[in-house]
Amino acid sequence: MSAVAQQLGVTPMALYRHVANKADLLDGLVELLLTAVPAVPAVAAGGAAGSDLADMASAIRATARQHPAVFPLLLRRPATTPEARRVRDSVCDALRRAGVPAVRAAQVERLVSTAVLGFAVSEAAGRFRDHSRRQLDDDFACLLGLLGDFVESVAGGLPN
Amino acid sequence: MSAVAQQLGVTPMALYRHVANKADLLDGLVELLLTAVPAVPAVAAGGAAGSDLADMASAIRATARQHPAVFPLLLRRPATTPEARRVRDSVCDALRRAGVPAVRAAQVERLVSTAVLGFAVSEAAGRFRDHSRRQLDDDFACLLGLLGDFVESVAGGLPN
DNA sequence: ACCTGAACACCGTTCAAGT
DNA sequence: ACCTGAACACCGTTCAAGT
Repeated sequence: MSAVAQQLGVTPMALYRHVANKADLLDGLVELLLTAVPAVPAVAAGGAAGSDLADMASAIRATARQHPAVFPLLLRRPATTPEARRVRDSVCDALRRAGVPAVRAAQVERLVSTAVLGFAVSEAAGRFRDHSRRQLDDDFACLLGLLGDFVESVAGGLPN
Repeated sequence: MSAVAQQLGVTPMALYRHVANKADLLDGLVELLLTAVPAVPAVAAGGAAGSDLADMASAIRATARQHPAVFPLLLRRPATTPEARRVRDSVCDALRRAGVPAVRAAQVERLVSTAVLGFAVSEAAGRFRDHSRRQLDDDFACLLGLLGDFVESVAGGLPN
């Protein structure tokens, strides 16, 4: 609170007019963070679901790199806020378009999102600080590959 | 520091005889946490590598559930401490025994560990608080399955 | 060797008071 | 409506002083 207030050229107490408390302010930051994840066309022009998912995953990772201090908070709350639900529903839509049966979409979304978040948070939080950027890019590509294979296997390999 | 001191019936300043500072104390807690991950026989009696990995993953998850406040710290530091290296090397050993080429073992370890950690931390930190225990058990089993398939695919499907 | 008291610089938060 | 001063209860940490 003190740091934010100072950045605004104001006393800490002034903030309590605009946010309820520190947790509320952090919630707002997280909500803002999720804004960076691109909306995905709910009824896309066939077949590009895989690349939609990869785009969202890359956006998540880029956001983590840009805001390493706030990003790890994403692991602490379920998708209850509007932006969080929007992102989750986008992923579910893309999965269904990729051929994942509707009954399994929610679970597959949880597993895929958790894997991507786990990587992004690890990177942001410093667990990979001893590795080169090239190595991490390679790891991330490999992760997207294995998740793609998983989605395909759940989709049964059927074309749409 | 205050809470720990109170638990010990001592003033906070007394702790500075035994730990350098708060970060040092937390490092010690994390080290203790990793103790709960079972050692894996480095030269096991053939073929059981998959179940060794599943055992370690389950132990990690159980530890996360038992110590939700400390566990998320595992995402913040690379495997530089003795226990962290021991766990990482155990996973690498099991992967090689499962047929993963030695050159790829480190990367596969990173991806597999990150996925398991991501799930365990999410659960510990409360991201899945709206889901039933049964649902989470099912999700975790599914995660182990997809990671097993991934390891197999890297191993080339060859028997050892 | 181990612990304590006093002190310091910092937090988040409240509430009455200002404009 | 929005901001501030003063105050409160809390942190982690230091250092000289105790035993």
